[in-house]
Amino acid sequence: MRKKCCDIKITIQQAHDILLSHGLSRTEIKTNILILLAQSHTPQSANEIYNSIGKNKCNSSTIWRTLKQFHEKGIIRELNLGEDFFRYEFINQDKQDKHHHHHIRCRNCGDIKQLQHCDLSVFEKMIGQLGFKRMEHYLEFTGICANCD
Amino acid sequence: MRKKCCDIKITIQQAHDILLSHGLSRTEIKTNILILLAQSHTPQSANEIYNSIGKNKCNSSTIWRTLKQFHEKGIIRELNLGEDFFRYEFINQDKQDKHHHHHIRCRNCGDIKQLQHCDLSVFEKMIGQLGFKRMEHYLEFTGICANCD
DNA sequence: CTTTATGCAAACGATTTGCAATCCT
DNA sequence: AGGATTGCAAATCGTTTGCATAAAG
Repeated sequence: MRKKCCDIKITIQQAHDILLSHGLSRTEIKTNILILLAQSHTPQSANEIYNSIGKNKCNSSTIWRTLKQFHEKGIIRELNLGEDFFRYEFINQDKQDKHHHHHIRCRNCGDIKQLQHCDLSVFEKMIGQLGFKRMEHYLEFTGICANCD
Repeated sequence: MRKKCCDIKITIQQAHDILLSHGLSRTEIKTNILILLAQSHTPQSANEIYNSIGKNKCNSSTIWRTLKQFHEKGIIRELNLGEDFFRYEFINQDKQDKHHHHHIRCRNCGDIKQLQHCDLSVFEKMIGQLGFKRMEHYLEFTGICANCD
């Protein structure tokens, strides 16, 4: 069985609460994107979201503007999984920082699995010694999954 | 003093040798790109290379095609440093695999430093257990460097 | 001479932007 | 009402591709 990435069921009401608490307007599109991201088991690209919402129901620039806003507010995470586009992932508000993790993507079929563990203390110590602050890191793996091998 | 990333001086002759040993033709453009990458202290983007070579001396599609070839041959590494474009880095032929490393980029000024150490054994064990093979990883850091803080 | 490389122009896909119309508060 | 949001069309930018010409082996 596939490991879920987020898979958090949130109600419209909860989505509205999240939007409100971040000072964002509670529009249908924002609500839909938020619910979609929350219950996705894989980080979604702007285009995937666009298709899921329905190209007739929303414009792609709106998707993008919304994602940028969510990202700025810290509602979602912007991921660079070594593809030539970004993916976005809902950040579970409850266990916020504790849910930090990475991904492994199959270079063949594109399947993405989530890794539960992240210990980069060695790196962060090194980088701290270089004088850097407010660090962020991108650590993503690709490989060939069992199905493709 | 800034930590150098590659900073390897190679002669035209050495560049030619590298090209030959990889079955590539010894053209002026390939030679120039190779020397440039070898002596760059920072991974270079296609556009930076284009500017360095001189827009009048080479076409950007040639730069791209050359970079793709070098990458396929394993002469250079393609890096995704969390920017919206790729950077390329010369792989020192002598100590090939031993020179594996990562980078930290300042989100403010863009300065890039190299990290000397990479211990991702924990991750790789985990991923192996998920059934993945032939793994590659992208681990890059961003932060605010001492100058920008 | 046959293959590969290059320049040029045009295509592409992801992402961004300006503007006018429309929805929230 | 007044600022935020959306749709639409067009712009940008990184990257790729087709085709005709020039250079390499």
